[in-house]
Amino acid sequence: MTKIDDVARLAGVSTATVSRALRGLPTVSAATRRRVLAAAEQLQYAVSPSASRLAGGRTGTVAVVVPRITRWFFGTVVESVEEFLHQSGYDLLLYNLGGREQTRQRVLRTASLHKRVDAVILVATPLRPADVAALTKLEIPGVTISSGSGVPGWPCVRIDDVAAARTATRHLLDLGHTRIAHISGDPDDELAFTTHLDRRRGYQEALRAAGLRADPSLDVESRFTIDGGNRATAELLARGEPPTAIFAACDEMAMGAMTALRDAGLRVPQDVSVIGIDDHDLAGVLGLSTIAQPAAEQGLLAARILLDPLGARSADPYAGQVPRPRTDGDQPAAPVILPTRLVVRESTAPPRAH
Amino acid sequence: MTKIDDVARLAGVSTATVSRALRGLPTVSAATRRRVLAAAEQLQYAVSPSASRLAGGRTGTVAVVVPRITRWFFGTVVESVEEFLHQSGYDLLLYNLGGREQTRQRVLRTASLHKRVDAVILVATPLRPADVAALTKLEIPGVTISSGSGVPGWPCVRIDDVAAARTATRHLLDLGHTRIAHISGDPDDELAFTTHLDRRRGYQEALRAAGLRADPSLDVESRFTIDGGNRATAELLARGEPPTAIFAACDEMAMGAMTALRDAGLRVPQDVSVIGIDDHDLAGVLGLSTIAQPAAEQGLLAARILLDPLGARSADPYAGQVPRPRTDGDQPAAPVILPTRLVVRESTAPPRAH
DNA sequence: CTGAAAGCGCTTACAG
DNA sequence: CTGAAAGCGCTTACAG
Repeated sequence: MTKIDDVARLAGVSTATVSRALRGLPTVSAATRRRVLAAAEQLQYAVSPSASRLAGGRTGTVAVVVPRITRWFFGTVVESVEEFLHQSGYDLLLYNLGGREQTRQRVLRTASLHKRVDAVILVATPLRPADVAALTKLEIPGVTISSGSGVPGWPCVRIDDVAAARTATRHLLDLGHTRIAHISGDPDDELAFTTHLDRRRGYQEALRAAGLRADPSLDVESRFTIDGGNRATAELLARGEPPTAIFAACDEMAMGAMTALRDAGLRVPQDVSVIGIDDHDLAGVLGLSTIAQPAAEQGLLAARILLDPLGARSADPYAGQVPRPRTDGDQPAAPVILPTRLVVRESTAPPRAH
Repeated sequence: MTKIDDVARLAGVSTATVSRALRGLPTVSAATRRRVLAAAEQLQYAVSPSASRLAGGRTGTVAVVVPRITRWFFGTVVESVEEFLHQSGYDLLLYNLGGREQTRQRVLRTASLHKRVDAVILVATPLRPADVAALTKLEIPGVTISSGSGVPGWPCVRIDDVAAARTATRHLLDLGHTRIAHISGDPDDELAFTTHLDRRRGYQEALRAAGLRADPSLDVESRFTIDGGNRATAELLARGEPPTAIFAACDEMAMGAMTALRDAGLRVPQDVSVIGIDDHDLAGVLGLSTIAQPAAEQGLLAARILLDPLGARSADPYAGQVPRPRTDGDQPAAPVILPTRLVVRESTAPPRAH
């Protein structure tokens, strides 16, 4: 493998100059830079990341932690984060927690992130005090996406979950429903973060604002998955008289609910209306009404907040000159809240008796 | 930050011994190892990956390249690969091509993978000769998942796409259909790999075996996405008399087809039957008949084939002793083919006239 | 604008 | 089983 010495020799300069020229540092004369680039090109030189990291102290890598990459929201976030990161010259180290507590601890608490990445993006990751302490000790910048416990000094990008849930519930109320069930995340579920608490609160607030009382028998906890929605709905139906509408805390749960309703011989929306939150890729196919949230935008914004402070990457193909992640101290205190929007499709309609 | 010298001093040994003890090498006495581990624990020592990589020449990292992480198959594959890799002590560098030719070239052809990873897993990534040359020059082991052009010396894990398509088509034939349309990948589509060619072949073979001729007007090309399926079906319907059944090359296309049919006022399966390939998470919710393929298993198997040769990771929390990727030379020549299975749901039925 | 030299923090023959 | 020492391939003050 060619190394920097070979390039230096061919270009007739020192390795220091090669290093500077290739990284696009301004302190190199145009003529020298040209010679260095030509030499590097000719030798097909590629810098050794390990050596560069050890000497320079920067890894050019960002860790992205998600609960489950296969869920719509997380996949969509990762996709947009990945694009921005790679455009900016950063690599993406993926950590998929998969609901395994052990994995969460290994990633978050041990030093597995230590010296391995320059920054961290945590997507809807539940954080215990010990996790926060460990992350803080890492002394690297980070961003969290989605609500819940954050890390002091780290910006947060999310939607207003309470408001989204309120809007969804109000849509059902406006249609004339009064027996509105809610299916949402299990507090013991690692995937759920605290999002489900906010969404339940929005549901209850909307009911209260309409002069209704939240009926505990219409509130079922389950996982934030298709299967979770399916089970929760089956449980709901087993409890007796079905509700005339179901507000699911996410679209995947709503889809599970649709399946359970169909299996029970109930039609959507004639017998039961269903609404979710997300605007999942397949919401349109299923005719699912929902509260759309901008997933890709949240990912993009988080990545940008993390990297922007130091400007964009040089266009030079050899540039190691990448934006440095923002450091503690210049963080916005308030979370960045992105807007949501009601999307009415075929799964919601007035109750039959209406 | 504590470094290896600090641990060596506290344990009263050389840095070489610390290095060996922490990595679980056998050439360390039990007593010494104990002392080293205690010292490391006490100082909360964590090895510097950059230094370790530079000195040792191994990165402990595997690159995983996918067309689009948001598509069901790729997300599912990545999830299982991620779990196995992290269990084995490897990090996962994610590359999401996103259908951008420029990105594909940057990742595959430039030296961006060079010295950055120990191995590569390519999922359904279209490969031009120049890409194959660049990958070969990397001189690192790799595995490809999904059919199509491979890399010489790299094992391949996939399903039999021709057979899967044949089974899907035959299911429709068995129900009595004779006007069977096919919607599949566009050859210019970077996402499509060569999978769509195999699936079209299976479709044509099944028709021929039934004494039917493939009608070009019933064969529409489009992207392997929901929207692709939607457009292809709209195009199909615009061509005149609708088919009585549609075989979509993947479930996402099938879902798009269902939407297009509904929008055209056609019922599934009464007016048109629909079948796909995948057994997508939501196939059940939509009642979609399909050919199930084991996505997670393909990922797991690929990761295992890549890493297994050197055995499993030590249980030691400090172990850097991770399985070394298999090297060229001991590759199985034939691809590993995983089984598929017909799953009949509600989207397929005999044609009405039947 | 450029170079000589130290140093980043490990691992690996080599010797014992 | 253990240690001294070289070396991995860069970047970064420092000096000019």
